[in-house]
Amino acid sequence: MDFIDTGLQAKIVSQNETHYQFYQYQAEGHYNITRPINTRLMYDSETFEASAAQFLQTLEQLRNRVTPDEQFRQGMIQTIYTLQQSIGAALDALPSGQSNQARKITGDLFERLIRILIVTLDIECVSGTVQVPVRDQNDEVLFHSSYQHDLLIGEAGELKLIGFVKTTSKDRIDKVFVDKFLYSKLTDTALPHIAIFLNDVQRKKTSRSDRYGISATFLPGHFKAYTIKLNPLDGVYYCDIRPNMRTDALLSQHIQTIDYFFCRVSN
DNA sequence: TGTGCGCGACGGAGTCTTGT
DNA sequence: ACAAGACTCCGTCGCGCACA
Repeated sequence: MDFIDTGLQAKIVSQNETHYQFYQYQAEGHYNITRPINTRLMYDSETFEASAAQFLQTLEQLRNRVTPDEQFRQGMIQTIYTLQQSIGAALDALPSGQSNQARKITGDLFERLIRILIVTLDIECVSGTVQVPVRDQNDEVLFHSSYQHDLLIGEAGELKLIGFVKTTSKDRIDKVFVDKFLYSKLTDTALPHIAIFLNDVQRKKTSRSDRYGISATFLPGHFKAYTIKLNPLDGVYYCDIRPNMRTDALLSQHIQTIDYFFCRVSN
């Protein structure tokens, strides 16, 4: 937060959705330009300290199975967003040759952040592989298909929920639906499958090469098709939710902000 | 226990489609 | 004709599985 105040070359305003900004680093950050940052969600150095205290209070309430009020829930969205984008934006400073390494780390850390928050609420939560038995017509187990999942939530040792934790859905949303479909097909049981995403925007170049805008990476057509024709997911949660996820009749039924997730697992 | 290999993480950049 | 939107592909790395 302090570095943003003092250490940047520039803050570039997005040409289309102007509440998004890109930070540009100085020489030590190779003059790199960061991922888009939503200024409506990102705290600054002045507001973060108070917000962080409030965030801890919110976690305490959730741990005691109390549903926080609206202001605290909004603060929760913004704190998680700020924490994760700080990581992402910092890693954007690495030289271009290390960008794929940075992407890997960004994703791993987001998974870990979400799991730490869940564990804080005294809920059993790990990542790992699930062995799903594949049976023939006579119910004989042929073999096990192993699935690695970001989020496995349990209660008294029993698996209760499978979660996908990604910074963006991009072209990977299909897999969540297919995994749920296959799981219920293979096991004849219905286990809730949910997904948690940070955002679904990326930087894009505009017609003028020195200017940047943002573009959405969420695929509404795929989401709706899978929801209707395969199986709906049991919850999809965003920090930085897209406008069409609120306005579209079908999307808004299935997609919510991330505070809804934490209120739900706390109950 | 050691080794090798396949897979999937993300986000920039590309192509294709739709809209004005 | 041009812009915006929708969707797809790619690169590099480390983890984890399979097998010896």
